[in-house]
Amino acid sequence: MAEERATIYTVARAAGVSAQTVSRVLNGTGQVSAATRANVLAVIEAQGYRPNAVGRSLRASRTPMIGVVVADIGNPFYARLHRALERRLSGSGFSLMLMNSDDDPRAERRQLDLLRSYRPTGLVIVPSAGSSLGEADLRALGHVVSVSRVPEGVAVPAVVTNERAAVGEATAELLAHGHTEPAIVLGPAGASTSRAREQGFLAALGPGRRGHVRHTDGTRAGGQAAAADLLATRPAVTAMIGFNALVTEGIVSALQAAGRPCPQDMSVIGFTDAGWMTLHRPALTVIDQPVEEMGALAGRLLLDLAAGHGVDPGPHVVPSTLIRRASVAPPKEHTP
Amino acid sequence: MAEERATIYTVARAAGVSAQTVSRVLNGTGQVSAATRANVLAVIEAQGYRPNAVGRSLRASRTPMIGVVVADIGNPFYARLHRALERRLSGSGFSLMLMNSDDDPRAERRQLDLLRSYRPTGLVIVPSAGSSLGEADLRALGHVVSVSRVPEGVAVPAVVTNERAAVGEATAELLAHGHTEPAIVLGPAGASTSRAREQGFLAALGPGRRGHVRHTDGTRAGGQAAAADLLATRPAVTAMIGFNALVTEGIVSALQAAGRPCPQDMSVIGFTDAGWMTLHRPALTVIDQPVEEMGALAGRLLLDLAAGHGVDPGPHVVPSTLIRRASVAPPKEHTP
DNA sequence: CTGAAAGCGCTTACAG
DNA sequence: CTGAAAGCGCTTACAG
Repeated sequence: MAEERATIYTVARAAGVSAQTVSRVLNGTGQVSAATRANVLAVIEAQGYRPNAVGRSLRASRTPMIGVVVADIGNPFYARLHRALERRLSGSGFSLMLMNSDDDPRAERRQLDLLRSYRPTGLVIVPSAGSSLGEADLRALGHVVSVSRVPEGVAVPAVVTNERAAVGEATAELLAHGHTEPAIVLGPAGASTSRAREQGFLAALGPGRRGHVRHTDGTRAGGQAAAADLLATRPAVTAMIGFNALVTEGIVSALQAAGRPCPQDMSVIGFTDAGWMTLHRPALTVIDQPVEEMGALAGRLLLDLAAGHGVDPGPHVVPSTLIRRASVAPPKEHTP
Repeated sequence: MAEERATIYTVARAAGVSAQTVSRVLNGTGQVSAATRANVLAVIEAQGYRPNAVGRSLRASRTPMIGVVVADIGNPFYARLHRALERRLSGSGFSLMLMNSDDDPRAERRQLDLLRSYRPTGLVIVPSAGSSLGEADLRALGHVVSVSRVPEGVAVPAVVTNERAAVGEATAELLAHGHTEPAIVLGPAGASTSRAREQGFLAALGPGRRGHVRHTDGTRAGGQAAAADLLATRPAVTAMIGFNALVTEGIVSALQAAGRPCPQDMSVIGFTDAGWMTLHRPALTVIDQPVEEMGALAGRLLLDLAAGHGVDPGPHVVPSTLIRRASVAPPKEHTP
């Protein structure tokens, strides 16, 4: 039982072999006789030796670590994404480093600088709204895959959902129920998701109809403020689509505060399902986003890239589907 | 514009100084003349040099990284905790590595092994139910602080809430409304939080009264199953306390599925507030846990330890408070 | 199947 | 105020 800390050299010495042979046993590379291997493993066990990832990373000029930079860790979407990535990457030897950009390009840059100092193998990023990241910034971080949002002017493999079509379907659902002036409460104007959903909304409305578009910071407070403003200033609005679960919480909250029952006074459709949406009365109709599939696909793409395989830049589209529940009804004063 | 990758040596050469001087400028250690410093900084800028954290960590035998091991990243409690830690630690130069034990001691050990290979500065841990971690396991990870749950038989600084008193207050609230046989739907039996809350529950009931205790895995599905079982087999139960926001979701869901309105047929008190709890009708009475304060305190303790200061092992108690909303009412068939 | 040497990018004594 | 040398713990060629 050596007093000094176990390293590859203390193991090598005790096993009567070279450090290189210990390294081979550790990594399963090259050829080692069964007897030597068993002996080395016994010494490793006896010394309680654990390889030092830092030494390995320094030599390899790469750390088996994947950065995950998201816009708002308070949004359950990102907890689900992180969990899906972790599942997909577990067993591959990669660690995940989760970072929060708070949807601020400067915070994003700071986080990526820190991440970069670890020489990570790759990065899964949800670019912040108004992100100023260029090719060079991202290349310095190894393999990069974007999820949900697509970075502007930078070609990286992307995993997204069918934003336009999904919002189009939701908008059509509202029109079919007789709503003539629906509203959509989006996230930040600088996010590709906000742009795509706005386009899907306007395209489904068609040239003749009026629709209302609001941008928010994507939080509950933002959604609540936008909905309250619409309630106060746009009496013709009888239906709202929320950008994410948080914004939808804000919309529902604003309706309650204003004493405007859903769906009688206001139909609501959320984007990204959440546990409370089935508990709420009425249960919320929602565009169900396949977050787990998106995360798993992003993880697989990253693993492929790390293995040196080519990867289809996509964007890879994992479709969302509309789940009809009870928060959409014809408008009260519907005059066809 | 050098083709080779910028290192401390390429900077030193271009600036006409030694690597050691560049290191001093980088770290603000020792004395460097203003002129030399300016020159070095200019070269750093010109070469786009970024220090390699791996080289630094190897030399220092420590990585400025704090591991965060939680039981279930799907539980919003942990997203809030991570965010609070990140806030507290931002600017200190420490990175956070978030890991999920899924409340499984073997997964927990695997995650800690991986973390240990990075030679982290510290660890914030919510021990898994039935965790088998000993002093030696934790000491190998640097400075350790536990949050929410307390590890068994291991002395580390701990940050907790007033489990017993908070559940006692909630139980008293139910008794005051005339409930004679309340139930508590807990998390895993092996978690210190489950034990403490059970004690608080039973103590508040007193020796004369009957109460029901159920354990779950702490998920929505677990809460739903336990609540459904209580509904089916314990008709005398007229009030339930949920272990966390997820379990409380499950309870509410089971009540809806069984057609048993809250609070008429069943009073409900949650533990840890969540956005949907004010949206739900009736709005849920809840034991509001100060997650952000707990995370901030844990972060501060870790920073103190890392700075070499002594730290009171505690447990440091950040009290929860009961928020009375509308989900507690007298039982329907209350016969005093 | 196995080993001696070099080097990944830093910082820590030590010397001036 | 500044620098030459050594070493943190590994793995990569290279040689046998």
